[in-house]
Amino acid sequence: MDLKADSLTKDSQPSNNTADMLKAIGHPVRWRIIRELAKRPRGCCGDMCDCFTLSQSTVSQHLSVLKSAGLIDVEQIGTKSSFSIRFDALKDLQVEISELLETARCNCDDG
Amino acid sequence: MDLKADSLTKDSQPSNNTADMLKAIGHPVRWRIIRELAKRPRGCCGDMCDCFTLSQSTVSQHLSVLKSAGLIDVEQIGTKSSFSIRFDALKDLQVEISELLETARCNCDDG
DNA sequence: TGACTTTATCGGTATTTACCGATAAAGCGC
DNA sequence: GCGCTTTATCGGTAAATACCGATAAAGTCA
Repeated sequence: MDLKADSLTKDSQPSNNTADMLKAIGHPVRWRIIRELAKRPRGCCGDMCDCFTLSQSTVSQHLSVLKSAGLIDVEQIGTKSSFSIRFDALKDLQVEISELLETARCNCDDG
Repeated sequence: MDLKADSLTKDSQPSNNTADMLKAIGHPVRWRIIRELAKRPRGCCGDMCDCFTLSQSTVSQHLSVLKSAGLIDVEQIGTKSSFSIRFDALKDLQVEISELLETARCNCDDG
């Protein structure tokens, strides 16, 4: 990321993983994966592969990114990896955005 | 992005800019900038520079990314560029996340 | 006009990301 | 055990990103 180590030190708030989560779903493929997963209780890597023309390894890596960001859970079932949405994370994200919007409303020019 | 041109063609929905917006705020510096801008009616590049130890050019470029994603507006005032939050965009983002969460709730194992 | 302020853009570099094919690992069913 | 399915990981490459300093552009103000 080539981000200077102290470039955020002026931030009074402790670092959180909101930006990480946003970054994770801020890719068209991963955003799509999340929406596909939201449509069903769970889905395996193969299911997600069916949604794209990408290689299996690429899809697997995208799932891994979502996992690392804490947005999905994995459960091993036989040879399959069963992925599912993590509500807490999604909820946190929703709250963050809502709070941001509310803050902006309070401080905008007209009110 | 090195994304195969047709990798999303199976997506029934037309492309939207949600992923672009998420990607834009999915960087710690830009996420911080957005939150800083939300705190005030408007802010110029110099104001944002004060929040970081990054160079002016770098901050300017981050602002440019946010602008391109449609998350902020710019108004020229003298030599200064006055940036402000775009509510519509933020609201769209909030709705998208909320809908995602709702979809997930409806389709989860215990729902 | 000339010095100053403010911001955008350019050129360059280092790092990260996104993708692929190949292969390894691990469970399933015969 | 053996072949099959499924997924993760490795090695490699191309592209995008993040940063910087230098400089240009454009308004302000004396």
